[in-house]
Amino acid sequence: MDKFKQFIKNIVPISDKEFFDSLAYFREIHLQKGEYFVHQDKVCKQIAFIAHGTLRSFYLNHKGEETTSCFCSERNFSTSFRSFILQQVSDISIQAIEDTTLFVIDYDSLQKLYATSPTWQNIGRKVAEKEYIVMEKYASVLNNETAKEKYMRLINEQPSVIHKATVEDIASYLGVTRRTLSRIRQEISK
Amino acid sequence: MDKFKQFIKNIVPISDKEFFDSLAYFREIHLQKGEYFVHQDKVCKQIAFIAHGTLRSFYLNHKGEETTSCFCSERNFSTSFRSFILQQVSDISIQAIEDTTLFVIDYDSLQKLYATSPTWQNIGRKVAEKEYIVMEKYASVLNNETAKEKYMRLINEQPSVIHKATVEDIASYLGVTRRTLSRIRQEISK
DNA sequence: ACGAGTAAAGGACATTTGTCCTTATCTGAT
DNA sequence: ATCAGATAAGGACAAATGTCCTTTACTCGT
Repeated sequence: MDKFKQFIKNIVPISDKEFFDSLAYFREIHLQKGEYFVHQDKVCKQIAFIAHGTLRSFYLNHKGEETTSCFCSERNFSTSFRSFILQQVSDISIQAIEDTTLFVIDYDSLQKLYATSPTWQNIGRKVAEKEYIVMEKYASVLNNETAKEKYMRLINEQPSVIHKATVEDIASYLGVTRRTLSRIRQEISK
Repeated sequence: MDKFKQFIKNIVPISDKEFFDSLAYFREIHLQKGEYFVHQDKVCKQIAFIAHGTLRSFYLNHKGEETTSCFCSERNFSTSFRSFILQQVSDISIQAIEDTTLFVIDYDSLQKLYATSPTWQNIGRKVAEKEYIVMEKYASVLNNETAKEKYMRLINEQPSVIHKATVEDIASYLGVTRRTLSRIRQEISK
């Protein structure tokens, strides 16, 4: 909970009182490894702050293979943003790849916060802007870097994911097959 | 200007009076084919609504080649979002690929609008959310579709770009070389 | 402790894409 | 109308990646 407060305070100035009042709209939930936070083809009604643990976002591509789009670690918001914002069915699933603690808020509650609190309207915009920047960076990496460079980046930026996720998931995250990831690892180990 | 008003009204309810008052913060500018709206390595101080024309966003990758990240047509906002939001130097350039008309607002003016107008705070959040969704879709396409599928998508979603942009730009947008785009076009023409 | 089921590594060949070219076509200034 | 420079198409070979497979290493329940 302190992590959450600190995270919000880093975005906007907010008094302890206002923060704790807002906290009534959130609730803490725990996911075990393998449990789902969001299901593909259902409307995602919640957004979560990750206090502890790691989530994996993925979808089934047209060949029916799981494609990992994101590994999301603590001190980040996670949701199926498109589904949550538009309140349409989600094209992704989100699953815990280790035991995870979240603070979640419902769509309706968040709209109430937006309507009554300029502070939360401001937080909402800044979180959307930040998520945009993260996604833009991701797209630029996808477009520009080889699978090997992407793998090195993952090692640097999210080293714990290398051990928490399966080879299959990491390969799909990098946009290559397991075979190619195997070759990359072979090269690096030299 | 009517296009701009209509676009804003589709985002939030706003009175004609409030819209025209806000319009004082914007100014209309015209770019000729080839002119730049944003320069790489400079701080981007403006965001633009495209009333007419097409912009191309691109950056130099580590090999010094131009990589097109986006073709942006009328009825959209365009800026180097990361640079604009963070007021840091831009990693992209934005150039008109045909004669183009923009409504632009400075960073400082927009912050004033945010500070004084809940309506604009709301517009800002919703535009950021929308841009996020566009970027997420782009990333999912990059990760999932072959160059041929991406080319077919471009033909469907932005047909005019096929004729306005060069083969070089389209190839870098698809993440392949000119040679591969040439092969794709050959296949399609059968 | 053991075996069945699961996950990772890597061999062999096919396919795709890139690199480096040459040839053909378009465009704009004189 | 003509020519120079720019732009696009496509041939030939090299390099990278995918597909399919076998072998090896883990992991969990009994």
